[in-house]
Amino acid sequence: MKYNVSEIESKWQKKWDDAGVFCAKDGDPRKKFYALVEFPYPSGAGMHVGHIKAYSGLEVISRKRRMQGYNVLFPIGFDAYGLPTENYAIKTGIHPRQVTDKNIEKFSSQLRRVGFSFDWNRVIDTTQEDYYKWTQYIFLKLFENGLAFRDTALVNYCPTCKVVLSNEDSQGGKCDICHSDVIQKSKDVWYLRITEYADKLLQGLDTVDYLPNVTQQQVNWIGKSTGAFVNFTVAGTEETLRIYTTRCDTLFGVTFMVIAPEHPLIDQMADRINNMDAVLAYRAECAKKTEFERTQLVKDKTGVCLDGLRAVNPVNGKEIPIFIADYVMMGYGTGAIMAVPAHDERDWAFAKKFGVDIVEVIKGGNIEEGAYAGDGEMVNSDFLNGYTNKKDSIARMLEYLKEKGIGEMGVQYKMKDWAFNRQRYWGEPIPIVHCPKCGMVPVPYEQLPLRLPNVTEFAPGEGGESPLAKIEEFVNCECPKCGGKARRETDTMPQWAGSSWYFLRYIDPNNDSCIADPEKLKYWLPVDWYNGGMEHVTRHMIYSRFWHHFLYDIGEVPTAEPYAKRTAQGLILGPDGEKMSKSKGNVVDPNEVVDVYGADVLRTYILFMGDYGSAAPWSENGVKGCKRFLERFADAYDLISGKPMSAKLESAIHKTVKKVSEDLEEMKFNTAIAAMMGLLNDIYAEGNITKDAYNMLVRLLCPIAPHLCEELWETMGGKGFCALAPWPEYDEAKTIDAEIELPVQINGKVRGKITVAADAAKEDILAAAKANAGVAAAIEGKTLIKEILVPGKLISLVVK
RNA sequence: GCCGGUGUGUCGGAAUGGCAGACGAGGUGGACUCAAAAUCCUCUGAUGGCAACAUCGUGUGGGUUCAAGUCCCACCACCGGCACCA
Repeated sequence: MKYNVSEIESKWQKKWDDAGVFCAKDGDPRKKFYALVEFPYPSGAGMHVGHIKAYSGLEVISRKRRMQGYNVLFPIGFDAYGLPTENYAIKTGIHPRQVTDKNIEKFSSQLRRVGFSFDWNRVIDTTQEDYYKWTQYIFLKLFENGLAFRDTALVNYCPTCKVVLSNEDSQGGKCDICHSDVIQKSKDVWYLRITEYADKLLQGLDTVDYLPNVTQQQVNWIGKSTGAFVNFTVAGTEETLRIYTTRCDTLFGVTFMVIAPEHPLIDQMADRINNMDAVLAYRAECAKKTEFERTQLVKDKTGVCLDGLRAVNPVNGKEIPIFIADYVMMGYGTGAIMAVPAHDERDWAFAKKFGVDIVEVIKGGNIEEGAYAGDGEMVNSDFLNGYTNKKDSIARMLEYLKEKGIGEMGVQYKMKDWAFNRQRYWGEPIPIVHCPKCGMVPVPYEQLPLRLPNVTEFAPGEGGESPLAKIEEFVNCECPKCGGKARRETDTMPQWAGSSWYFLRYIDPNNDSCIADPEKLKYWLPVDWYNGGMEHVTRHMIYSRFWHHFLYDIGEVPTAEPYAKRTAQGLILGPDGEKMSKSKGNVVDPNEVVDVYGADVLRTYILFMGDYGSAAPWSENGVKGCKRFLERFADAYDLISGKPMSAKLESAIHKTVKKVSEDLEEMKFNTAIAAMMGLLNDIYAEGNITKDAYNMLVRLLCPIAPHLCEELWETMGGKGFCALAPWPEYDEAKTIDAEIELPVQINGKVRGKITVAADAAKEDILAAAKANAGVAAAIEGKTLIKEILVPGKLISLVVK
């Protein structure tokens, strides 16, 4: 049967839409299934084949679930605040609102053309007032609970985009948006205290089913380390110098201390430091370096000794020198370390360069040649001497520190608090008022949303202030608390704010009185399966888990974790095997593929091109192969006859239903499609298929090529939509062949093949094997040592 | 440096310890055609052989096993994450 591909595709898209086939029903008694894909940023460039791949995985699973009788929520929306739209506005003068609306319209029509089974009644747009009202609401809750605060600190700043960036947004020392080098700048900024949730985010990972590398990346990013805080004193003063260490058992090997160039001790003790000029010069030198440079210059250690200051080692009372050096960071631990050159590479290199003593406290290495970081017997360590196990010696030292009141166990995280404001226009206004009398005052809840005012100038100010700062009517306001004159916060939230809770809004997108109805949240949460890109694992995924844990703690949501399961798709590379980019000219436009081949072919190819989780290059010929497959599949309709099929083909059909059903669950779409292709070859070889069997196959292929399957379903007289027809069931008994072919190995090499009944007795099989001509020749005149029969697999004979 | 992953034809890629290379692409030869495209059929890991067949073959070197792409040990290469993190 021949079909005009594009004709049937728009026809079925309209019918699905009209009938509301993909609308989720709140509170339905059927089992629920919430499938979530990362909603797109509606860029001007339009859809990318990567979007199609990202959505196709759960698209297939969602369609399968509907056929299995689930009440499926598979929503889509737009994460529309962000810099690209704003930069476009600065360049063209067109308002971001207009640009956003246009892009959303474009994306929507492109997504519909692919036939995704999204519930279009629940579309959200993070830039709409009725959405960002609740983003602001959550911010106020965070503020109320002390998790949103302002602080002056060194921040990552992108001089090109003129914005402060979070740690997550400046990975590798590069701005996430424009890729220029990020510099460190002291600025008064908003933070969200995500570090408060570090442990919950870590522990929560044990309760969810994430891809192992997703979990691993989050664990790395959170970077928990367990150690001890130890208080050293500055000789001749009451001043303590607190350090963090993971090896407090090496305290007797401490021969000097190092503090970060920014450490406050320097200013506190300025009058005691004799070489303050050199110290300040060094500090200025360090300030010039970007954090990236500072963390890259690993080889050569630099630093300055604080002349006039000495520290006292609390375990042995020895006086030791204090240095400042940029290999110690103010942002980790306490900004100060105890240096154990014998057992730490960096300390060793520093000690060698500055001629400081090296004292061995763990036997096993040669401390003249390098630091020894391995295990060994403790020496020169008073009460720790003789310990050989790191765990025991640390435990003993912790006990001692506690007893003497000079230190205690402590935990550190690499993750830092989330720098949460942007000096930009196109974002959610931060609902805070600065009152000269009352300080920072939250905008009352009933005044939300705090609307983003209309402006005509989108560029940030030269001083790095938001364009909102120029809007007098916006800035000048009354203090909600005292009624006096006050000024509004003019910074906006970062692009990650709206996406940190969007999956909650899908559940109840039009609710005007709360984030979402608690009953509905209870019904739909958690998200059963979330698929997205690996690039979001240490940003969006961490942020949204943090918000969700917080919302759980204040009773707004019924689960601690938002996502029960997380998978990730691999990239689609250009035909040249390189990452797609405009500059390389290797970008494939999904619209053109739909124009030429149709949506079903595009979907099938994207799922067939390789392992779903791995990167794979685009191949136009591969697309054609999938086109052939779908055409041949449709043509096979003409092979339907009243004649029964061979037992072999019938068995192959049941095996395929089984394999496809299983493979789809594991996102092994490529092998599922391959199995159907193989079966189709078998059907053509036989030249015959029954109507019932073909009907089963139409349903089996439906999640992948839904338009074609609806058309075939209709042609066959199927009731309703194929998309809601029952998922095909296989008969386990029919997946078992009556006769099987077994290879016979002699000393590990295949020498013959025999065909036996599947239920044949062991003796009969072995007899048949030995009777095989090839086998008989190979064992002629030799002694049989061993016979192995692996049922259903092979026969292995060992001869001498 | 630490942690994780991967390594298989010409290419994308398949293989609960059990016939390596499923499926697709590409190539080969043929059919149809004036011709091309499309479609259909044949062959397609390497080497030797007219052939049946034999030998070799999953990054390298060892090992376990009747049997190893798969398990173990050592190494090499590439990819990803973290990183002067104390």
